[in-house]
Amino acid sequence: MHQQDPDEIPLSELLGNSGESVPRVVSVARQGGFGAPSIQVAKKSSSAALSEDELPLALLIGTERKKECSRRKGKVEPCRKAPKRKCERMKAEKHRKAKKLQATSTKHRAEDESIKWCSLEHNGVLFPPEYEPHGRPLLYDGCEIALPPEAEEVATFYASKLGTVYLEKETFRKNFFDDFRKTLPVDLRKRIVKLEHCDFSRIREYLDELKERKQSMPPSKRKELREAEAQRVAHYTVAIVDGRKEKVANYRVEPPGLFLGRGDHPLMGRVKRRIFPEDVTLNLGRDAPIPPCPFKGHDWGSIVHNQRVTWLACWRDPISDEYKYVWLSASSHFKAMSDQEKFEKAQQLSKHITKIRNEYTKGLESADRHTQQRSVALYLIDKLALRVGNEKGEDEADTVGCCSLRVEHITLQEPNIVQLDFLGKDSMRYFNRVRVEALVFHRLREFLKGKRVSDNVFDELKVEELNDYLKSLMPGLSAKVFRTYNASYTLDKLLHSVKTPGPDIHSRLLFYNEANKDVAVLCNHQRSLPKTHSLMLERLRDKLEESRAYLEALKMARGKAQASPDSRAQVTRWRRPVVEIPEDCSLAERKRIREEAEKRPKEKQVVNMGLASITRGIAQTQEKIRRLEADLKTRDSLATVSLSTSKINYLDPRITVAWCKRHEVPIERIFPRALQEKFMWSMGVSEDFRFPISNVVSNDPSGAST
DNA sequence: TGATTTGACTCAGAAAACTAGCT
DNA sequence: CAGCTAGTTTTCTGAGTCAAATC
Repeated sequence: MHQQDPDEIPLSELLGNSGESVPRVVSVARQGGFGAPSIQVAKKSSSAALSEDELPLALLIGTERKKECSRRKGKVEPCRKAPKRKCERMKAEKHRKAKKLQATSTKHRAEDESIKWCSLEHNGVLFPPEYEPHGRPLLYDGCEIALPPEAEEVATFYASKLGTVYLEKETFRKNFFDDFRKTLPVDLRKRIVKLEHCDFSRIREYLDELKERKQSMPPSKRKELREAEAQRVAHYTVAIVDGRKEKVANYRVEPPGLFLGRGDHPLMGRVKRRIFPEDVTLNLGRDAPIPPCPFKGHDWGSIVHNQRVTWLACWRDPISDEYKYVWLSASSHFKAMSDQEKFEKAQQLSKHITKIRNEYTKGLESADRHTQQRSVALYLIDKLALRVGNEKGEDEADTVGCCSLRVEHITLQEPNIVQLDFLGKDSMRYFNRVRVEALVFHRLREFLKGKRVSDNVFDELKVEELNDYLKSLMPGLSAKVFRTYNASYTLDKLLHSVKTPGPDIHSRLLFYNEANKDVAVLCNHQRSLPKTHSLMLERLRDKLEESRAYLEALKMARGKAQASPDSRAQVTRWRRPVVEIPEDCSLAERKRIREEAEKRPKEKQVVNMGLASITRGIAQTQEKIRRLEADLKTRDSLATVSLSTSKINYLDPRITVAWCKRHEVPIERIFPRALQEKFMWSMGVSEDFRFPISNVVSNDPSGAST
């Protein structure tokens, strides 16, 4: 579908929260009749108008009849406000792509278009509550300005971001202010022209008050509210698929707000408008009752019965204009099946991997530039677990993957070291220096020759071509299978590298996490440093220091005690003085006092101890020191690594389950409840399970980094 | 294009760590 | 002085969220 130029959107539509200004479906025609599927073709609001060939596939599949009825009604509305350039560009693009799709991927589609369910029942989606105006003014040049509800809501979105890094970004502020002004009535729009003159602090105060009120709520009251909320939403949390009761993952419609985005996103700060029932398409069984629309005077955008997909509802994201879907949870049958297929495919790859590696190694020698590029790209994908790197649009952050690498991202260092430095998915930095095959190095040097920094390294390679090629090597193979394969292969190998991974559960878990960490590093799964990380490390070091000093003092005292007639001796210990915190001060105040206290000098304490106590103290302190040292080490090395992503997406759970069985580690120590449910299908695996290992010895991805 | 998977970040609540008071 | 308990604070975990990839 087209994306409207924001300037073309009437402001009432941009926001559309309060009832009056929303364009809505006037009536919903229910066709049907004798044995016919009941199909609704809703009249769309202008912003959602679809010409027939723009209808989502979902609306067209297997429904000759539907075409008929929409034609009969002649209700295909043209775009009321034809959004120019963008609309046309996107249409042309779509035609091109649609043709291509038809030509190239019939097989893929045939597989994709299998029937996924026979009966499907659910209760629709849960909308966020209506906006409730608070009446706090905006200050403009110091003057109070009462905003109408739509504008107030947007101003409040902004106020909630005060003090975050978003506001330091020019793009964010500009996008916000442009959209904000569109919500203002004409007179105010004339007056409010500079963001720098806007003061949102009164609104912020209101938000802080709300927060404070919420936080000071007694736990009992909190619990009560939580339970009431659970009851309110219970209706939406389950669906019935082919008679099975399944959990719905994201039954909540995304609330309006400011679009944040990741990295340097050109649309950050834009207002993400509210979604209404008219925007939403529900997918239901033909016999399933249609859930009543929760808003009076509104109705669902459309109802479809598409058995070839697994989503329950969809709408278009107002920012990207892409579809958002409501899915079943990860523990559902659908998801479990595709998860199993995914790991099945990865195991398949291990049977072909030798052949494939030989293939692309041979390809490096080819005289054909295209084959060379394809081979080098595949080498990097396989060896470094890079993502394939599709093309990106102008309205997205500038991030890259393998095929979209530019000259500026690669530095070559004789004789054979390649340095990669680029922003990947989610604008996460990928930085790695690796030793590569001589020929790969040579080819890369050729690819870079004579190009500008902003040129593509793989200028003669398209992602589709690479994937088509992979399909020819093994059915269903695509670039991401290499990530799954290499991640699982690595974990399996590491977990089998040691017979007895530790005397107790604690050390075995440490061992597992270490292996998990290697995979996470391979996949470049990062997390941001927790705010207090350095402070925490400092405290740990301080404690370590203190314990070491205490140990020395104890040892010295032991000698003295042994020599003394009464077997006693003085032990000196340095500690920070205990602070008194007044009972009736606020949380913030307490925190401040605590922080103050940490700066105070340590005080000397002298205790008279018996020999037995001293000896015990020594053992305890030594143990404590060991613990602190280990802690310090793991925390530091795990600080910026995220283990969960690979656990959830890349590691065949059977590897973990088998390891747990072999080493008597309860599975819940590694898989939290949700993951246990997601991976239920893997729990029965035998303890001898191996993730198939290829007979190729070279190219071990876990050893790729230098 | 549309469907589906992957990914980092947030925040609430749980768990761990710490402290004071008592025996 | 050690050990226990209860209360408090700090840290960690993980479920939820929604953006951003793939194919």
